[in-house]
Amino acid sequence: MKISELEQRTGVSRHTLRYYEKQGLLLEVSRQGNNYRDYPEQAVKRVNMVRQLKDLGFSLREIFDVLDALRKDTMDCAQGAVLMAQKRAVVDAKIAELEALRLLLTEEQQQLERSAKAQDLQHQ
Amino acid sequence: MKISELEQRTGVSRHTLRYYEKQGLLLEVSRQGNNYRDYPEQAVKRVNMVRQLKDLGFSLREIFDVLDALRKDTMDCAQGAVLMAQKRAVVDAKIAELEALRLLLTEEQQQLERSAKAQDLQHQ
DNA sequence: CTTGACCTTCGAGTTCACTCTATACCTTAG
DNA sequence: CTAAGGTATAGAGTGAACTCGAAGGTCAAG
Repeated sequence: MKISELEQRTGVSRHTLRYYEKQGLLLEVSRQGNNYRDYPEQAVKRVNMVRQLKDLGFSLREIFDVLDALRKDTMDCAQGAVLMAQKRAVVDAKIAELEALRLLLTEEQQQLERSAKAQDLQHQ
Repeated sequence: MKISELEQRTGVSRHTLRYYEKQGLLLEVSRQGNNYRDYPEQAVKRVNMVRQLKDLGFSLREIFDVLDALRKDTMDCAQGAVLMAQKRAVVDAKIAELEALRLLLTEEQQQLERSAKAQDLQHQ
């Protein structure tokens, strides 16, 4: 798959794809005879995973660490498991934080709705 | 409360606090006779909320919009409630995404642990 | 009345994650 | 053969969010 197709299928610009590659996030890229990049099918998934982790607040460096651990799964399993557990802890903490915030936002919202109603009544 | 106390209690540097103020995220700041900032108790909560929202991936501009809506609660409650509901939807989506990711990471981790054990056995 | 620890503003510098531009090579349709 | 359009690299530019430092005002202790 050429870069434009990967761009199309992931919604990530070719500039950004090359940038990710430079940052070590996309290593499984071979070249055709003409030096064009040739991505395997798997690259779509990989790019999507990078995007997902990024949206969750991980830096590209942290994502690199995760992918690096996953890639070396035949070599350094115990270490990989530890890293994975650490990431999971971070994710767990984020979930807890988000749930607290959701509560807070719900409260604020209810308060605003009550105020809105009170105002409506005044106007009548 | 002076800036150093707020810095202490929120873990946000004085530089960043002043920066947030410039961005309109900390409007309830009065001045003492000597021109020192004098924060109300409430500022701690406000700063923490900014941080929390930021960690969840909101830009400072978006956070400004939320706080702006909250501040105008006597004026524009219905709109504020809508905004709040929108933010809550985003938060809900993030929670779902995180939970999916947690599952994925758990699976990866278990696989790695199994591999590690298999390797250990081979070595014996 | 000086010393040290605060505080002020302003503006420059940094890091991250892109985003774009320039220059040049490759490929395919007409 | 040429023109359009895809691809390559290198490097500059951008915007967000800090982060720092200089130059100077304030204050309480000794």
